[in-house]
Amino acid sequence: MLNATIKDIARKANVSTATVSYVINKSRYVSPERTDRVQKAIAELGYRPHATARSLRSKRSCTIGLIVPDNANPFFADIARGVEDAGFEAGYTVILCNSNAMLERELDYIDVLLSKRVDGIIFFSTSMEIEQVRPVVEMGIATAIFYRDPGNLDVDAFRIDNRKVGYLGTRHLIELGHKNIACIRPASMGLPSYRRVEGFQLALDEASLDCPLPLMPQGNNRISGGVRAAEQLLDSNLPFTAIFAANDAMAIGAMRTLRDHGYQIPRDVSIVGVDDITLAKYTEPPLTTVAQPKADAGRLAVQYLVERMEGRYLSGPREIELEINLIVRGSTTKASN
Amino acid sequence: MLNATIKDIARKANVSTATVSYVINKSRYVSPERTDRVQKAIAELGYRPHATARSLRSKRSCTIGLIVPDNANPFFADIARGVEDAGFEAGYTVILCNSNAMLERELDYIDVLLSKRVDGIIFFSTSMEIEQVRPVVEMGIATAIFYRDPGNLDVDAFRIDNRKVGYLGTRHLIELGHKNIACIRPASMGLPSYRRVEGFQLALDEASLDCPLPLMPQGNNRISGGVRAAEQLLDSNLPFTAIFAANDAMAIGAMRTLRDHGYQIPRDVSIVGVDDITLAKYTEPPLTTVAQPKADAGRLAVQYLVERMEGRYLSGPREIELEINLIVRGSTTKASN
DNA sequence: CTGTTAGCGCTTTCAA
DNA sequence: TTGAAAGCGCTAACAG
Repeated sequence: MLNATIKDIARKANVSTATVSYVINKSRYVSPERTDRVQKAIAELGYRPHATARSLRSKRSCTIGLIVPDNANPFFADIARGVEDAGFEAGYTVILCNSNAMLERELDYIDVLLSKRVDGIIFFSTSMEIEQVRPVVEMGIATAIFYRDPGNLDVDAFRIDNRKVGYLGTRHLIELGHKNIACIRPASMGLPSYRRVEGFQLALDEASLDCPLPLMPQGNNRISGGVRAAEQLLDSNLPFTAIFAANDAMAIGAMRTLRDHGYQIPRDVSIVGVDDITLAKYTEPPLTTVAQPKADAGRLAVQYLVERMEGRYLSGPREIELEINLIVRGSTTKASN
Repeated sequence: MLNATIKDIARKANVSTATVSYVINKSRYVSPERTDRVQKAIAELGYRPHATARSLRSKRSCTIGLIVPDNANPFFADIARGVEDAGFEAGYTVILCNSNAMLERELDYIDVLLSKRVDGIIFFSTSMEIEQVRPVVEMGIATAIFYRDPGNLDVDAFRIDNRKVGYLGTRHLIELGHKNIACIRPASMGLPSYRRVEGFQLALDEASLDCPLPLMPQGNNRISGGVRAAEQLLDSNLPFTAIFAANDAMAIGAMRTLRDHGYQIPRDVSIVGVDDITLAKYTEPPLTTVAQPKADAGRLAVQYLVERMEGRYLSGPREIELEINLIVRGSTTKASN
């Protein structure tokens, strides 16, 4: 009998529905004999608790929503994996939401998630104002936000120190003896990742180096942007022996372009990226990069969320800084001069 | 007032809860004035229908489950994206389930999905027996299965012609004049993808060519497997000028190994993979491969599922063959002899 | 130690 | 054209 209900079990085991519920949830003592009868009935009828009914009653859906710009992007695919993994272990199911980096779709999804009464939401949001998540928090839904200033909201905010990212990557190049270091900047000054450029500047300043503006093209954050940025670098006719790119995708695009123009990496130009996307390991040469946690970040977010959802953490915003670290691979080497 | 219910709306608009429901769902005529009052109340109270309660009543959760081995694998990440996209458009939310290619976790997830009363499930299953999905189908849940013999189950089965895959890739090499073609075989003869080897053989036979067993190593389906397989090929000391690898990951591993041993691709050895994973475009040289649809396959599966879930398709198994096509990139070239 | 029962928020039948 | 009310399957307060 598929779709048996608690009533069917109760009848078959000759107990009340309450007893069945208590046996299932171990939420109060039930005598061994009765427990046994109930369990037998459950097995015989192939009974499976109705999660929807349970949610309605208990006001807990054991579901969390994950909003990312695009799960097909390996960076977010890794994160989603971490979220799902930790969620599964903690008994939560995850609803995958791709916002496509479009505000409207993000808001639509928030609506859906609120309707479905998810217990928590993890935001990797690009276009949303922080104020737009206020209703979510006020509905009592546990919330984690990545790479954003949480304002005064009671959420868990996971961030990386983007200045440090820029600083680490650039200092690596400086330590290798590079003096003329170019920088491929992020798509927009409004992005949190733009602070990587500040770190770049800081490292240069410390070493009394300078980077002329033509050696600081902006890219669209994707491979094609790196291609175009590298072309601009070459067009500038200014000397450079190294590039710090604000992310791996642009670093890879730049690498291709330089090679197409007869430059050898890293002999002629060293390149550093940021993110450690999957691709980075497999380019030729493999890309030196400033890594940030992905699957682990997802896992961590779930842990924090679970604490909130299960009442083990009551209130107050938390800020968590994610660890970054430089991974030296083949795309960087000593300056030849 | 967050968390307003239909009752609150009814009171505020001075109508019955039934009327509110009818207005929300447009499921029967309601006079303009009343409709208006209800809509105003909804707006003022910030009412949001309670999806859980609705599901309990209507027996439709507007949720589908997606089971893949690993969403961090770009192949499945693309598929998940397609599923989510089509799902969103059709008004369904998707629960992401990674099975890790482990039977136990797959079965656990099926249990969870059944408990949550999803309307449909899409399986990209590796370890499950087809019989294990029978309960799912019998519970009346719309089901799509990829790359598997559906047996006599009433499901939609999406498949690719793996023999053709092997045949196309290999014939491409033969047409380029290669005579000594090696083959990196899949991890196990039990996998559907093993039929690619049959296609490989078929193409060779047609051209009266032959491939000695030492030139047919098996790999673990991942990059590391390709590395080891290529080492075996070199160890065999048999001549070969081309390789057909049963998937891109192994092709890429082989490419790296050969290059590390001083071979140039494609000058010395041409290589063909299968899948067209994201990486394939960005290797050096870019990989020639037999592509199969990913995001589109995901979208298609949802379309079929939606037909079933919404009663527009009543019953009977359907088999859908996915299109494959050869993408020629830089890793293959004419045989030099 | 166990059972009865109200009610979670909604849809839909039945009656008017 | 509208409303009353039953009931989806479950939990938990209350009563015994």
